This record gives sequence, structure tokens and C-alpha cells, in this order.
Amino acid sequence: MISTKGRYALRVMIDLAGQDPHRPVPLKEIAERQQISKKYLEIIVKDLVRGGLIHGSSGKGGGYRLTRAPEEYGVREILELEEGSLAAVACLKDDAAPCPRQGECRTLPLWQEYDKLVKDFFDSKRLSDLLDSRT
Amino acid sequence: MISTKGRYALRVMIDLAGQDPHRPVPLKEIAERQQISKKYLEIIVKDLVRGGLIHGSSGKGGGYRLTRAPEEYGVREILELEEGSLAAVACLKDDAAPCPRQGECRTLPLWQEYDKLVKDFFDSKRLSDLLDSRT
DNA sequence: TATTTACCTACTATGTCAATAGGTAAATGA
DNA sequence: TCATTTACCTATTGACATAGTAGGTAAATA
Repeated sequence: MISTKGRYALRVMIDLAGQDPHRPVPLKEIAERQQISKKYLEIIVKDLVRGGLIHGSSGKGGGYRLTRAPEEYGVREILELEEGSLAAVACLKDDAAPCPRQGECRTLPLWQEYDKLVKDFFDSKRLSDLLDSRT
Repeated sequence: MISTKGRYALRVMIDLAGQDPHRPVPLKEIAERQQISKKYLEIIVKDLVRGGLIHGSSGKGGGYRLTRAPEEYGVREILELEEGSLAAVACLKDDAAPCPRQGECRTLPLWQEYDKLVKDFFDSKRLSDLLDSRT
């Protein structure tokens, strides 16, 4: 399951994409609009900053802004930044120990096919696809 | 992520499908072949029995057997029996409280599309697709 | 009737999730 | 210059899920 971190990260990104790209948006504002605890969002935006997906500026008049145009963000990279990995099963995670049953495993092809399905899906979805289309 | 329960359940079903359908297969045997703790497997086969996917018979000469032909099992129903639900996000679980943000949520369509993708995938995969094709 | 098998309830250690608490550092506007 | 606003940092917590274990009882058979 996609955790709150991943889902909230997506909402933060969508929120930022809906604001004037030249005005830094304070986290307080995002938290209020999205009805999410500001304290908790701090953890999430920290990851987004470290991943280079957004930029933060301190002090009065500071806040966050996107570093690219919304079309340039894939949903997958946003989710993976928070979830660590979208791998369906433990043995397909990047840091997984090599499985001793690999050669004989009858389920591995299933998980590999599923893994590709999921990753391709979230790669194909762009941040811009999630923006409000009304007016 | 798919947990060990779901993955082990699938391996139990595959194991049973590879055995003589008229001979009840003792759990001890499955545990040894699959290299999984018999004690832990007890929990899993209990669910499979309750779900009607396999049948158990007690006593000497007892064991487990499939209740249908391998083509008649969808991978989804096996996994859902152990995982509870394959829902991608909390708000799409069957027992989820109605989300107050539903009408305005910009991510809901994404999760719905993803949910359908996953469920359709595991519906389309049959137990028979996972059996060893060699010889 | 001893043995083998399924089936049952309870317990536990570990880790992850979803936050909260309580700060420091940086930038700005008055 | 200095109070205010903002980002940024480390640590802690309660609740829950995961991945098992422990120690039995009931049923069937050879």
C-alpha cells in the first residue's frame, strides 16, 4: 500500500503546481489548504528538497517552489522518494539479498511482470496530469 | 508490498498443483519442499481452507488437496485471502470510512486507475500459469 | 491404540507508520 | 538592528502490522 507519506508528497506537489511559480509558498499555507499537520509535512518536504524536486528558501517571504515544470515530474519519482521503493516483493528491492531460490522460483516471473507494470504506470503519469482541469 | 503470507500461500498452491491430485499432501512435506516453517504455514493453510481454496483431511494418510483445477484459481483471490485486500491506498479499502475530501481530491482518479490495473492483472493470472512448464 | 495428521488459541519480538516535541539557522521587513 | 517569519534539524512516541513460535486438542487410520 502507498503510505500517507507518498500520498501527501503528491498532494504537496500538486498544491505547489497550482500556485504562482515565482512566489515561494510557505509550508503553513500548504498545510492549511491540504488539511495536513504542518509538523508531519516538514518530514515530507525535507525529502522532496533533498531529492531536488522542490527548493526551499528561509526567512520572511520564504517558502517552497517547484524546480521544474509540472510536465517534467513523473509520479513514480515522487512516490519512490517517500516510499523508498515501489517494489512489490522484498526480493525485488534494490538492496535485497540475492535469493537462493531464484533459479527454481515459480513466482519470480509473476512478481517481475507485476513490478514492471506498476513502475511503467507511475512513470507514465506526470504531475501535470493531476492538476485541476476546471477553468 | 505483498507480504510473506501472500507469497507463501501462492507457493503452497503451486506446490499442491504439482502433486497427485488424489493424494492428500501433508503440510510437513510442503514445508520441507518449500523450505518454509511448518508452524507458520499452518496459519496460511488455515486461511486457504476457510476460503474453500483447499481441503484438509486429518489423521494418518491425511493432508491437503486443491478443491478445483489449477486453471480455476485466479492469483488475485489467493493473494486477497492472505493480504485482506490489494487496495493501493487506505481510502479504497472496502471497510474504509468515506473520505471527506472525495469531491475535490486530485489524486483519487489516479488511485482508482491504479487499483483497477492491479486487480485486473492478478485476476488475469491463473494458478496454472505459474506451474513448471519443463517436461 | 499408537501414530500421524489437521486444527486451535495464545504469545512475542521486531519493525514500520504516522505523527509530535522542541528546538536552531537563515533571511527579511520595519 | 532586531523581532518576526520561515526553513531545517534531531529525537521521541503510541499504535499497529509482520513474521514468526509455543503448546496444545481433535480426528482419522494402519
